[in-house]
Amino acid sequence: MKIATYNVNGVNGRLPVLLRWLEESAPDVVCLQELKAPQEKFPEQAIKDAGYQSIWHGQKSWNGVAILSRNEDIKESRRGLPGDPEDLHSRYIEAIVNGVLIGCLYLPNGNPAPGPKFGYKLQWFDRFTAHAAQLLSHDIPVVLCGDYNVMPTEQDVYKPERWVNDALFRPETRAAFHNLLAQGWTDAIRKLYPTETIYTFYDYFRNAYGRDAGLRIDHFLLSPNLKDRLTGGGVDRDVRGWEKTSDHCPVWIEVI
DNA sequence: ATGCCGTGGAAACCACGA
Repeated sequence: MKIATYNVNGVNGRLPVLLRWLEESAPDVVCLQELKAPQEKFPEQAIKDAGYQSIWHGQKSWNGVAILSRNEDIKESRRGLPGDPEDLHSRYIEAIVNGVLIGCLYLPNGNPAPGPKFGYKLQWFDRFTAHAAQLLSHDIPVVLCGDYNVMPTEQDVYKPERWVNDALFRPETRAAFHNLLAQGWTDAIRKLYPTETIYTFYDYFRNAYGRDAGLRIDHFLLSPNLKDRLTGGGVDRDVRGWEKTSDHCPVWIEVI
């Protein structure tokens, strides 16, 4: 089963790119982030015509997450992250597909830091970590994938010294990520490529993509009962070079 | 160190992103 994650940065503005990538890459399951579309404006029919059923959690202007599946039914298990009824951001949706529980997340950016947005990021991270622990207490294999807005180590940043005070790389943020991993999760892409430089995001400006000045912030976390089923994965880096493309690359894994 | 680009929504600018 090929599972992909892709922060599309506007699902309607990006529809031609998304459909071309679905056709070329043919993932079985896709997690999308940053739909930037209200619930009623999700392009369900165009995605259905491309062979994918979908569930989504939209929001006007910002955020928004979706799960797509090519062959297997999607059994939605949750929409919205538990732990704060006042949090109205659409940043989490979860479903069981082909016996695997898939959590699709868009973790808050958190800049500027320090500040209320950074506080929200850390709170969201705490709630997510608590929910992740809950998921591990069941027997079902789990994939938690999406835009974590975290570079886990210096290896994941083109110039780490420039990012030390950024919300995506501050010590609190990295500590939160490593605290989550310590529950037993496996960072699938890093497990596959322990020493390579891998980026999943490139700024639109300063020719970041051309200079390979990127960040690795889109991740797959695998539960212990799934990690030995991991057979491959990678970044569809060339998609970042297409016309009218997102600033993120699609990332994917293959599990038996 | 920086929002230089890009999207969406409302209003010909602003919020937001990483």
